[in-house]
Amino acid sequence: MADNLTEQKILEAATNVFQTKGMDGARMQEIADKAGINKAMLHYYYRSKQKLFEAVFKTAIAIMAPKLREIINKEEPLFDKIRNFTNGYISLINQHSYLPTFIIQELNRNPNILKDTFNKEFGNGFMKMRAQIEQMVKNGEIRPIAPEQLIMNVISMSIFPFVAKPILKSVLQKEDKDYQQLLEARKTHVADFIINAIKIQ
Amino acid sequence: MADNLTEQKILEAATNVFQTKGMDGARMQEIADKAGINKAMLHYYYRSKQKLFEAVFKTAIAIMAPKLREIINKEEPLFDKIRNFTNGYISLINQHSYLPTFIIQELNRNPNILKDTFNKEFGNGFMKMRAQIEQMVKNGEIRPIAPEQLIMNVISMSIFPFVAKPILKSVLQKEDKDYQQLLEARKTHVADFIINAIKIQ
DNA sequence: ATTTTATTTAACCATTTGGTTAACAAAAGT
DNA sequence: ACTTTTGTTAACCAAATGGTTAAATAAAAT
Repeated sequence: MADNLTEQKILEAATNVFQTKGMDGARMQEIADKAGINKAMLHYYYRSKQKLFEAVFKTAIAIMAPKLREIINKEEPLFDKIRNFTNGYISLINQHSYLPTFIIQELNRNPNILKDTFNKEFGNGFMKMRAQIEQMVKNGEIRPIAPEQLIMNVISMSIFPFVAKPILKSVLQKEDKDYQQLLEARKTHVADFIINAIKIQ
Repeated sequence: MADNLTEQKILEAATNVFQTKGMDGARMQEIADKAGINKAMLHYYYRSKQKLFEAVFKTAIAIMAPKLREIINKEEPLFDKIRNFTNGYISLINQHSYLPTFIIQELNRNPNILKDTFNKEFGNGFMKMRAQIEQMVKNGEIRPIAPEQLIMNVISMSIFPFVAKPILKSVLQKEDKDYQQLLEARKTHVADFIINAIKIQ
């Protein structure tokens, strides 16, 4: 029964267009063209641009959030956690390179979309991870550091190079291929860097 | 002679609207309303939305670029350079909190706008800074590190927390005021963190 | 086979949007 | 005083855009 092939093609095309152009820059006609169908079909399956956008956005979150939750929640030594995060997340983003910019852009456009979702998704895991870091500081296992700052550092160094690719490529004078190699190397570099920063010698 | 008060009001309003909504989300009518003038004046002074946008974008770059150039070019010890960058840049962005997201968003929309400008602006300074880092590694003054990765780390940790504010606020469960304090603390935290990561004990 | 339901299309519609115009007002030259 | 230039406005326009509709076609159900 045609197994919703059209609906699927629409979502693919919409993902492509929304992620590269954002909600405001996206055009329903372009999505229809890319899906190879009539514009009316978009509304038949998704009712409105807003609804279609939400479907795309939810999918985007569904790709990015689980890995973050998994790593943040897993019971394991902090250094392993850091290595798993940088390696896992940089790999993930490499496969979906438009996602971080898209999510950040849309979240800045409307900061409320996910407030509650995020709080519930990560609130708990974050608390545990904060306790873990505080405990290690107290035990003298790592240098004194505010858990929030450490977490910010991990996330920033993992994600920013994707978001600011055009700027960093210019500042560092790299072509696409070289920049790609730098990103690849970051899977381990970032973790090493962080661990060097916090470990007691 | 009326000293272009209107033109000035237009640019202010345009800056406000473009920086919060981006090129695609901005509306000429909203800019006119915010400037308290007739929409036709926008075209009288700036000819088109594109031209007005370019004026705003150039101003944005003019705010962000000089400090980066100054720091990157100044002849001083690496650790001072790092401290000056994180402190100076985080302060600067705090006064223009919409700028990084705006610039990144628009640069991703059209990566070519600044390619050459950036190359010429920073190419030279980057080369020198790279040499400086390589020399220190060779002399055993800091741990081995690829200069590109170090520079990426500095920039990422300084700027990303502004760009991803909505996400990080949720992940870290902070309200605006607390988040603002975290950012403030980063002026010194980021530099300390980096220096700990690379200095030989 | 026939009725009903789901899918698809082309044409259409109302609104929004960037941009223009013609007329008017205020300064500036002369 | 008057002519020209500059600044400003309201009304207007064409194109683009999200969304609708009515009719046609295909698939399922009876």
